[in-house]
Amino acid sequence: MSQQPSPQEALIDTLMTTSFVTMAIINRIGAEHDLSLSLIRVLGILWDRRPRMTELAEYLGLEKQTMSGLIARAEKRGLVARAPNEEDGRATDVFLTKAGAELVKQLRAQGQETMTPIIKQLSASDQQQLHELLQRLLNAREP
Amino acid sequence: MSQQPSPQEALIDTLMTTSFVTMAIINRIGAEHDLSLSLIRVLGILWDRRPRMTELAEYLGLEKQTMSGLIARAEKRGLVARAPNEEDGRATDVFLTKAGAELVKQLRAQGQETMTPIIKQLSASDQQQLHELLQRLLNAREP
DNA sequence: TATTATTGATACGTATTACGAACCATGTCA
DNA sequence: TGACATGGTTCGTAATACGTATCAATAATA
Repeated sequence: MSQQPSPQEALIDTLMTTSFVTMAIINRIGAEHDLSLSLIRVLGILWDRRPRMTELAEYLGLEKQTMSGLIARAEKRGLVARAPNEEDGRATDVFLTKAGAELVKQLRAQGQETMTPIIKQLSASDQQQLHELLQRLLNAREP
Repeated sequence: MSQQPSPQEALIDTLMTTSFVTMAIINRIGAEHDLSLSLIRVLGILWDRRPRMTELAEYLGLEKQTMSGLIARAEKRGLVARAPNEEDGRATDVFLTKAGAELVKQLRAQGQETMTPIIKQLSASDQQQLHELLQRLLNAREP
């Protein structure tokens, strides 16, 4: 876009392009199961957590009303369930049902299947290198 | 998720997590300008291209009716414009208006601004390395 | 050439996603 | 106890996305 992007600018452009491509893949897999990106994120989070509604909304950067609808529809489909929180009578815990957990496993397997041929283009040591660099980026993000 | 994910699986997980984080950033910046992720992608594509409606839809993996609505709303906001294609009387070309191009510039600047502190966590040579690895991934994608 | 088929785009109806505003129930604190 | 804060849901509205249907222009074929 600029006539002479700096190496830093070029890296950020590439990161964004990579993300758009990756999200397109995730989106396509989700669409096969009638899942939006938001719902996929929700299911992913619920894999090893049992948050309350507001925590979930904050984590995804959504309003709690949005989460209400999202969870209500997912519950109707039998993917998640709600239960009153033990400690706080106002709060509602959300968690995966067995069917939901099965679906998450399947989604992950499909994602792996789709992405594997792409990352196979890199040697094992390059993969290792890339993994480490990305991991460092992710860790840097939060203080 | 698995007890012992292979290095390949770990890399794919990390790539997906990175993408979700990046998309969250892009989404937030877009929201400040009332832009959906889809519309951001459209504007990005139009930066250096003048496709017809169907090309645009195929590129984004959307149906053409979806593109009609998306472009109609963007046109009403003065970001893009439509013109009949010279060669094919049925086709409609889409392109950025000046205001649209300005917006794309601004979005890119904001993205750079937000991402810079994150990638600054890596040394210049690590950034260079990461850029090259991601670029190779992207190039591998299409035959 | 006339007819049929295909292509490019739009219009309509519907479901999902997302938000703001308003609303209850439960907790907290002065 | 009363005032306020917190956690969730409901309601209304806009954008996004799709399937179906439709219309105009082009291409293909008899």
